[in-house]
Amino acid sequence: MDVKNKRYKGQGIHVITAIFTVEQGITKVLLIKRKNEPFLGDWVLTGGALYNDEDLEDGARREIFDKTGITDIDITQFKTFGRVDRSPVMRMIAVGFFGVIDSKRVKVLRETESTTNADWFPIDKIPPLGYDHEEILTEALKELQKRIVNSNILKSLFPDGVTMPELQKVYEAILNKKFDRRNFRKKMLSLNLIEDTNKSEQFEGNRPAKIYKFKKKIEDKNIF
Amino acid sequence: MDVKNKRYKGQGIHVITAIFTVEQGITKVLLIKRKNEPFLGDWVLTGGALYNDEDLEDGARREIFDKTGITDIDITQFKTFGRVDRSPVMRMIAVGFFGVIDSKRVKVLRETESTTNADWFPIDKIPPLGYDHEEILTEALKELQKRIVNSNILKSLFPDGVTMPELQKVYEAILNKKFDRRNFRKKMLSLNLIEDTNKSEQFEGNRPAKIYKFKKKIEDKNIF
DNA sequence: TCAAAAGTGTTCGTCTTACACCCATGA
DNA sequence: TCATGGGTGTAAGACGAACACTTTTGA
Repeated sequence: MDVKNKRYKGQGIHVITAIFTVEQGITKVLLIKRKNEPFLGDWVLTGGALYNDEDLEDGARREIFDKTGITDIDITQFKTFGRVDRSPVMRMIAVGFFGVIDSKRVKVLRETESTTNADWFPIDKIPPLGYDHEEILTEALKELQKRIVNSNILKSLFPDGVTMPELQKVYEAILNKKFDRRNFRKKMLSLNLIEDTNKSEQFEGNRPAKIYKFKKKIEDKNIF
Repeated sequence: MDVKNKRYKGQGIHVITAIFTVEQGITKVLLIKRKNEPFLGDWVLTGGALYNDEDLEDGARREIFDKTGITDIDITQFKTFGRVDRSPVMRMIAVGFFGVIDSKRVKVLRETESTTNADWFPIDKIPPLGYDHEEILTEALKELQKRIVNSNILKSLFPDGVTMPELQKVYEAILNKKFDRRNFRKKMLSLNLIEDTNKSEQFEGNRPAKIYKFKKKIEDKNIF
């Protein structure tokens, strides 16, 4: 390969992450208001240019930290976007990730900024986004919905464990569907993603719910 | 973004495709012998550098055509690889694709070359590969196995239609598993990927098998 | 002791799995 | 008419969907 060939000179790589959360049964995504050209003032997903000395996932994590203060989040690479005109500055392709996190963990950072430059948006009330981030977001949500069933993607949402009713609400929010309490529990347990702790949590005036924890490792299932 | 910042200057993009075929019950992958540095003389997957004026999939297709003469092949993007040191020349990331094709369609090109520079290798007899192509190949095969069930990826293998027994042999080769004839047929028909033509094909001394065709469009299925 | 929400078990129907028989062809 | 392999049906088991009752807590 000839490094100086004009045909592939001046290319760059974005690492973009759609960070989701669920608050009171509403699925939301974290958006950042751009402070530079291009797309100054527009809302975009978390992300930026990949450095030469970092792997893709590390770059995505660094961008997340730089722009939101979030340090530990599980992210999943799902697709790479490369429309020729997706960036007006130069030829950029974007490696897309998504992750889910407890929204309480990012509030701190937002309050230290003088003006709001990051906020959670319900997925059905997304403003126009810069670059091709609307496309990335749409596909990220689809992938989240596909993969949520057979993985522990939601682990970051519940670092201290979760009860079945809580978990069900999150699944219902993300998949936009209602489930039967008893069957949901059975399905969850059969998927082998979570395990019983012997603790339980109290709500007001109700029977306490058992707390479960996401397992570290999960094995893939075969369809055939 | 500052275009001249050293941190992200001099990046490039590979588009790499693992092209699979099945011959006599053996899953094989197409490898190319490199004629330039780096990795001169090593076997690698089909691919190369993305041009600035083409989309990712178009670039992958162009590389396939340039190096094998194959014009129409369905390819699927599955993962992007970005280890910092994956290319010794400069910082390159590789967008990975895979596809399946009838091996008869590439023989022509191989014979026009003065020396063999492309060949099919059984997936359990792969030589050492240049770059990180061993990793890409491993993951491509995994993805092929995952997605083969619910998609018409195999369409390119059978442009003129396929019989159930043929199709079963291909599934068994790729998934490395045996299936019951009758249940395989039922499963295939229920997946709605193929449709009956009213033709049938003859073998030697046997009852002729019905010919089926892959449908154009397929709809995703929900697990929940 | 009552309301509210959590936990558990059982039945029904559907889809997958295992398996036996019949059919079309060339020799 | 026989061997070979392709096509079809059916019964048993596994899995998911629908549903009723008991338990724990705070008021």
